[in-house]
Amino acid sequence: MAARETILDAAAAIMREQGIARATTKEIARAAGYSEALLYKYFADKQAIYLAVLKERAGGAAPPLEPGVGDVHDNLVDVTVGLMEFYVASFPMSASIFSDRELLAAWRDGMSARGMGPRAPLRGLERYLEEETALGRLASGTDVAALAALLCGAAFQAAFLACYDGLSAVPNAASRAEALVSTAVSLRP
Amino acid sequence: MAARETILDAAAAIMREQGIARATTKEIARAAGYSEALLYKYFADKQAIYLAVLKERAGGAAPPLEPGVGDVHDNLVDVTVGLMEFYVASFPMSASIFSDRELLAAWRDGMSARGMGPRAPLRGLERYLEEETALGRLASGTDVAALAALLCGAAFQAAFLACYDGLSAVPNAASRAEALVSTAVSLRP
DNA sequence: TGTACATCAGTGAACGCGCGTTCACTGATGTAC
DNA sequence: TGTACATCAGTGAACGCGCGTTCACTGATGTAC
Repeated sequence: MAARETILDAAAAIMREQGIARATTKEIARAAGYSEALLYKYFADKQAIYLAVLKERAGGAAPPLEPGVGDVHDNLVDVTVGLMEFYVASFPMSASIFSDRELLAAWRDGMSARGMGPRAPLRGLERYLEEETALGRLASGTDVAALAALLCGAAFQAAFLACYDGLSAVPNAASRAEALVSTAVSLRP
Repeated sequence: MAARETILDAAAAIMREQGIARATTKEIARAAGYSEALLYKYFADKQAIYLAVLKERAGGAAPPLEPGVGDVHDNLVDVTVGLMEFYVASFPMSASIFSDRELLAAWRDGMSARGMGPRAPLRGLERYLEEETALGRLASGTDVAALAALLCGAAFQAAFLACYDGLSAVPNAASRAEALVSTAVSLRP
């Protein structure tokens, strides 16, 4: 079973570093150190490799948040930094799916069948904000959906711009997250 | 010269609707109603077609903003809706560039040489916010860079999610923009 | 212990196909005298 | 006006190549008796 994992690692690395267009069966096999033929012992076809990479190598999850613990402002800064890291790690691969609408559809169907998808981090942040509001640690009139969309969206776009520039991290992530949270959040007066 | 434009229209449509992976010379020529050979009278190679499509068919610009005119809140809602539309129109193509790192690099170099790039809408919004602050129509302590990043980022992510779902517009764009602006912006007290 | 067979990870070499690209060509339109 | 040539948009057919995929095979390891 080591071979299967090695193949996925190799494919993920190529997709991340060179883009899905260069992730050919030949390149994947070469990088994994196996023959092309072996790919077909573990995967039905090339698209199955892509889908497995996306499912099993899609850069971790956003950091979990515990409502009621610590300082709300600091928690939000931490989670915003975490979201930037998460999105920088997953953006190059996510973008790849858009190069082929059929692949995108296959991926979307597979994900929605198991109740997952690109809204998960947004939803997590939303839930945290709701609970902090219920605890009275955020202004009671707060539109949590909008606030989550603002913070998550800003992190997402910052990650996109970093990837566009060929970087592997958002520059000055901590201080930018700090500015975003300070600007977006009215704490309980 | 009509042929060149027809070719670019056809290529843009395929890239938008099927993804760059399906935008082969054969498909582009077929959709344009010309022979493949003609593509090479107007473009050096396939990548030149892609780059021309991105330069010349990349879905308009974000709507311009006039500082000092109208209501600040309403202006921001309008521009946020405009950003959602802009990003929905340009995202499928932008994402395509990420499928090949070499194409991304060529595109980035070409764009930065002429001072353009994906930060243009963000910068435009930033400039507007600066001027409104100078006019005293926004709270004077406002961190305009952060505020622009929040609104633009939320519009960007909303557009991404719509594209992921296969939609060609952000659902309930107006009311969502309204909620985002209300949550993010403290008007001058 | 030896022997005969089964299983299984892994491969070399070939396959047909569709890709991007090129080339010699056509036929319509303009132009000089 | 006719004729000879130039220009130019556009094409059919072929090219070599690299792709995804398959197939018959190997050789090491396990297993039954």
